[in-house]
Amino acid sequence: MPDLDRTFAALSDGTRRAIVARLVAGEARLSDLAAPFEMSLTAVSKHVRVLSDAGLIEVTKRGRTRYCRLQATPMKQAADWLDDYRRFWEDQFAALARYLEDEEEED
Amino acid sequence: MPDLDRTFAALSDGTRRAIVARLVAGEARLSDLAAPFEMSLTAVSKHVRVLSDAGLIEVTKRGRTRYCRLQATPMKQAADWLDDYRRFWEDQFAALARYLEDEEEED
DNA sequence: CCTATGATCAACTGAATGGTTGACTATCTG
DNA sequence: CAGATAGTCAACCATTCAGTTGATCATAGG
Repeated sequence: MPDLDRTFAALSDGTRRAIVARLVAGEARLSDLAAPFEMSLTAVSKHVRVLSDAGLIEVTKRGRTRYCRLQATPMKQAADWLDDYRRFWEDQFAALARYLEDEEEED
Repeated sequence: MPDLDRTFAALSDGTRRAIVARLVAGEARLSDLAAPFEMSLTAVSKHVRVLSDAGLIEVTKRGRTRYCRLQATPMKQAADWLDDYRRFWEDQFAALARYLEDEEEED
């Protein structure tokens, strides 16, 4: 699943997650996305390209401006992969809770 | 959130996701984890270290053997982050479905 | 004690990442 | 047409990554 490779890799950078967070509110221009960060526009442009290569966003050019829109499918795929483990972690947390309760009874 | 950085980075590799998938069935020795792969034990050991540094697994030494166990918290954190976008992608898919229905009516 | 086993360490490779700067392209606007 | 604006491109740098090999360490078992 090289899709998942690129999706998770794209999400492993805080700058890129912040871009995603921003885009959930709707379309934005590249320079708007770049504004909050201290790095160069070029650097943000590269992050946008990583997200775009991973299919997480779609970039369309209108005039001299690039507009970015969040895309649903890769995020859903990543969430679906993680969801296979949901029962595992719920069980683990439940077991921990039971253990802590038993501890308390012993006082 | 450097935790998320490391969690997503750890999950961005197919070998490591396969290791996680294996461990959901329960504890395993390092060499058992390595067996299905064609790479060297050292390489798998490095993958295990990445997972362990990210907190996704816990490694305990018993005798000369290392046993690995899956840990719940980081996976849940990653799933929680993605979950913030669930409504977004559900809306996007719903919009797409509506669009396709309208298309059909026009025939 | 000897040897096989489980695993790490150190050193090296080649490729990818995240960032920079400077030059350039394309487009909008006065 | 002349600037200003939006963004890319190319080259470079330092760091990290995924993998290898060979040596080494630690422990289990005959």
